[in-house]
Amino acid sequence: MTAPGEAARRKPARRPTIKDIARRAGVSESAVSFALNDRPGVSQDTRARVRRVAEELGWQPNSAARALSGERAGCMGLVLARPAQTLGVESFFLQLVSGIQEVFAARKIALLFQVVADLETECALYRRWWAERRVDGVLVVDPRTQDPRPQLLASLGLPAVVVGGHAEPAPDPPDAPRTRPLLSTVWADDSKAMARLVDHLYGLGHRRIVHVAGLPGLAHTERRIRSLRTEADLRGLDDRQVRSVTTDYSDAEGAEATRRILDAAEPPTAIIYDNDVMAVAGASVAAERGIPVPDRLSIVAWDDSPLCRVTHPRLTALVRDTPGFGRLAAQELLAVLDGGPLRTVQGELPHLEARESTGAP
Amino acid sequence: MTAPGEAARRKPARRPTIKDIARRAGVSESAVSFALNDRPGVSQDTRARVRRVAEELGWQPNSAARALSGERAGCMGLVLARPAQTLGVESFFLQLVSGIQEVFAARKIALLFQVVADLETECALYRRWWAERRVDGVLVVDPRTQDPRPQLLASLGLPAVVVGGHAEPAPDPPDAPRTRPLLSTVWADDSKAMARLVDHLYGLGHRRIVHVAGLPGLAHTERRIRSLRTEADLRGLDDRQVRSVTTDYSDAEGAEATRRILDAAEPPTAIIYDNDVMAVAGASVAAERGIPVPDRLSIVAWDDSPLCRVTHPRLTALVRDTPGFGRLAAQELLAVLDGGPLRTVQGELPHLEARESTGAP
DNA sequence: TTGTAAGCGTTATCAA
DNA sequence: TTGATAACGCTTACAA
Repeated sequence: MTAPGEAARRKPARRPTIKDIARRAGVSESAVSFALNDRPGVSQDTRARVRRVAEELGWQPNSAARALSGERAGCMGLVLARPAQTLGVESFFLQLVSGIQEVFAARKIALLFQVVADLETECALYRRWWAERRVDGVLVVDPRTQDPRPQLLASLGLPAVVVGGHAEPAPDPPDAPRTRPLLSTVWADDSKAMARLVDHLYGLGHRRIVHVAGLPGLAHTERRIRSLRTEADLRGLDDRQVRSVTTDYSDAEGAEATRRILDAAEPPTAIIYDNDVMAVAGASVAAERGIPVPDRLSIVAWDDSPLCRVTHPRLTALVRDTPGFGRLAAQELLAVLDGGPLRTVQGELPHLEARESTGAP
Repeated sequence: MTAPGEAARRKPARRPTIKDIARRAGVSESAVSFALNDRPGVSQDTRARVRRVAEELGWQPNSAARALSGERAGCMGLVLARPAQTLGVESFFLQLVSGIQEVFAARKIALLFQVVADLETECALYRRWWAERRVDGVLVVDPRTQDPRPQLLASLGLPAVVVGGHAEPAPDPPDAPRTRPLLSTVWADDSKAMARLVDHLYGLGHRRIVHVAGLPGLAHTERRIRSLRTEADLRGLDDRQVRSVTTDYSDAEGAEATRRILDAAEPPTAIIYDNDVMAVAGASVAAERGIPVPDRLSIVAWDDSPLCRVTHPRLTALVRDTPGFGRLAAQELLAVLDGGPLRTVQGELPHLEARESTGAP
């Protein structure tokens, strides 16, 4: 039974099971299970004794056994579908994860994390995780305007929360009936944020503004582009005065876009960048050409980071509480797992941190 | 279909099991298991039929059941012990993870990822994962000079590989007997890298060099500091000419250290920064003070990133293949799991990418 | 308040 | 080459 010789070559120390606890506490296995899971049907006395023994033995429930006996896997999934190249540049993602984990860790829930190349692989992975019963739920990031994931996850019955999704999905094509969202969503109000941004720039006197957006197809990219147009229309600015261009979020494309923008016949007096890295790259292009910031060009970064504070001049940025957003998403996923209703939760509105890179044109 | 309020009653689609396959293929469960796991003892014919049915049903092994019946969990662990603040600044980490996953994904192994506040929590987590049988092995990052983790993991018998560890642990205290490493290790030769760096700077004519290192206590920090001293000694430079200061890797401390360094009576003509963010911050401080780079100050970043290429001037950097390093680590962990010997594997030597931030003083 | 026993989906050990 | 059958560690009816 407890003969150590036969066990294995590497002799991994034996992990205690409830059987061990039952034997030592002199009760049955089920009593142990009840005691440890705070279920009624066991005396205070036994409960205390069982708990003490479990503590002594350093017992932890075998996650596989738990998952197998119909309980939860105690694990959530998060997939990031991005080409390896785009990885690790923005601070956004790791901060989001850190917030997510804060919530999960408190409940002893683990996070399965995987980086894949594309959306198709991501979907295949969800299918596999579902079939393997590996995760209890998933957080979907980087939602797209045409996104197959909510449909897939809903059909699998795999609990999920979309992080950064839309409050109201744009009907696409425009005359299509508005469908109810398939998954719970946490989102940030990009429209209001964009409005603040435009307010700031317009107030300073800017009339020619270019928005260097991120990847086309991402929901928030499209949302920001639409919002900018709306704000421009409100102020009577046409699409030669105010416009958006898309990029892949990289420093290279940010710089390239900036060059093209500055080469135009009537270059803008302000540029809004959809992330910190492109903003820094853009500022660098301006410096290269001897264009003074903010005197001849104002620069704003959507998303703050140390980068924005170490450049010279320091960059005005839209500051979000990213870990907080992650916490919110994690909480919402827990709510979904607890049988909560499908809903849409709004995150904190980002605020504009005016620094030295914006001023009157 | 499903009313929003009744999410709890949602009936998840049933996942196929080998029982389903057995029934449909008209064989026993064990035959199915053998067929699907490439084990002998089943005819070619049956094997093919079983496989076809499994494919049709979209069957995937239930990970919990597999893990419970003595197989592996199909999961590796990675813990990052850092205060949330330091997170997401460097590109290093996500790239490392991306490389790790490439190897694991090919074997359908998942990665459990957790961010914790400190080393103590990390150790507690290893204990829990071990007791829960949640992971088959772990990758240990950010090794320290005094590190409790190898000891702990070895005693638990939890397979592990140290990422970025030392080839030869410094005896600590100096007269202590040299102990054999407890875990397999993949490492990069920081000494040679530092030698290249000093060669480059010394060759340009620099005689006063300061090294703005990262967190004290991290193995590679101490290693780099020692290497710099060795290289300085070789060239007859004393510790007022060449020295290291430690920081927490943040842009703030990088900038602060730079200010102090430049305020010294005899400021250095070159500064080596232990990461990209501090290098950029340092360059910004120099710009702030009107110190021309590289004419009066040369700057080198240990670790390249888009950051180093978007600043003005672009920063000379030590380029590593970080995803490659991650792949190496993952492969080594797989080797350990397959019963391979304890060993120390060396990663690719980083190369110096000379850009505009270094020149003759 | 307790203990017994039947699952959960695999893998592994036997006979047939 | 097959098909019962017993683990694995836990939860949970159900019986005592």
